[in-house]
Amino acid sequence: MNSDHIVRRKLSDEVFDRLAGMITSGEIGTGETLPSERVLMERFGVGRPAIREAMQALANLGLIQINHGERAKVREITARSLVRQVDLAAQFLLNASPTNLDHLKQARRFFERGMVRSAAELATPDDLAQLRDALAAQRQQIGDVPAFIRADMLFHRQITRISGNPIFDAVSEAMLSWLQAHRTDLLIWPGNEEVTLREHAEIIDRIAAHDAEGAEAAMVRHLDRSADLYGPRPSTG
Amino acid sequence: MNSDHIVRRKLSDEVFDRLAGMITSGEIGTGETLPSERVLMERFGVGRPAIREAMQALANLGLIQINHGERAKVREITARSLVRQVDLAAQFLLNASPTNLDHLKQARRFFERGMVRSAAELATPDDLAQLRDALAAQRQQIGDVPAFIRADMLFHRQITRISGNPIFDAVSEAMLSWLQAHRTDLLIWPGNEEVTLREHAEIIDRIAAHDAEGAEAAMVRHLDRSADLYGPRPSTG
DNA sequence: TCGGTATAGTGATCATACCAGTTCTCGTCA
DNA sequence: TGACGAGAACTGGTATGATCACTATACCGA
Repeated sequence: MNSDHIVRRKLSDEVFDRLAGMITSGEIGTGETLPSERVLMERFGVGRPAIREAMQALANLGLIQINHGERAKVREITARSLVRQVDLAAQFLLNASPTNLDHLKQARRFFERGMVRSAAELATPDDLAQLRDALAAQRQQIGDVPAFIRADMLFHRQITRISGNPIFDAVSEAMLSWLQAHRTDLLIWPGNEEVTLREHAEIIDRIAAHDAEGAEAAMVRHLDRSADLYGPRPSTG
Repeated sequence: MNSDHIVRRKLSDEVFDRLAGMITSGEIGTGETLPSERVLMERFGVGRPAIREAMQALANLGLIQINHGERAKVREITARSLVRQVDLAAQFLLNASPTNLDHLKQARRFFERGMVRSAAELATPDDLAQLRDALAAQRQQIGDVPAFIRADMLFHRQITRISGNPIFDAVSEAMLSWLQAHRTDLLIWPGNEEVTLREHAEIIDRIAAHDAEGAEAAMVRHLDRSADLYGPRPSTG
């Protein structure tokens, strides 16, 4: 245990900072390529492992994309790419304990309740048309369970998109995909599709009426149905 | 020339999966140590770079902690560690465009509105006592701006904690720290402290009265003060 | 001009050596 | 006997050089 707090940073961390600086400063813009590893190790006066570790870290952050045989390219950072970065860790977290899954389900309920309120306040005729399109598209998928579930997720994301905030969109996408990976909270199984579609239609109606309270209540009923039905656990596997 | 779309995964990815499997399967529990790199390279029949890359990736995910001279230790995954993982990328995202910052501010507003509603519904006498303690602690910090801001963030996190969901706590902590890093949306400056404290007290009162509507309204007034005061930019929204 | 191939460039992987920390061992000394 | 400290042994960090696998490009032939 060191008595002083001086942390000796790894050499690759310094390289990381310099590379990150080149990106954020705009010296290397989105879509452009970084110098090759061999050039960088000479320019920075370090060995190749330091360069590679730093670049792997940047790639893990989603800042750059590395492909075999090509030079690394700078990628655009978005709320989506940022959320996607934690996808794997989130899976580990959810697998670690069922409590975590409960917390996520609660967070999703909280999120959807607020989002549908916001949607009821903000929805334009165009937004409503897109919601109805999403509902129609979902109806088309009856009989194909995976496709129906995908359409279901898209419907909920469509509500989120009305906010116009890409952060909400990214969060919605992530939470739904994580829940789907655990085959829970999706309240869909063969024979049940009509119930889901009816509830979705009801939600659209309340949004169209700009009835925030009613929309939230309809969403809560829709989401809470899973709690009622997943107790006896229907044999959907 | 690949005729199919099979992407040749990197060797370190295979190692990553095997190591991750050893962790998630419980073969190596939290706090325990992984085998050394040299042992692993022999066991897996790969070179040291493959092992190191995989372990660096695990460390970036927050699954393990690597210290010079010691063996890597398995860390507990929490919502907090998961959010912290994107801290750096979030900074890049917020620096990239002021629009992203606006989106984050909106997200924070959405979050706090719902959280304070939830708090008004759930708060126990003990929760209220902690909130009042947090307020008193903040009052003690008048005159020390950084400490006052830290206390301010703790007050808001305390409201979030009433939900009992660690995900919310982690999200609250992250959003506040990101906003603070951009010195915005904190509505605090010397001479202004009393206004903040008064608004916080009002929020506590509404929570104590289990008045969700009133608490939300008080929170909105509190948060919107920043929009009025930060910059001459006319807030048409 | 077009198309395919040879070539150079790039990342991926390995082997080896050595440096820089930590942990453990064991002998020394009070 | 027991506390302590020097040093061995172990572990991660870094450097170097070589080689493999993949990509892009320049060149050459039809």
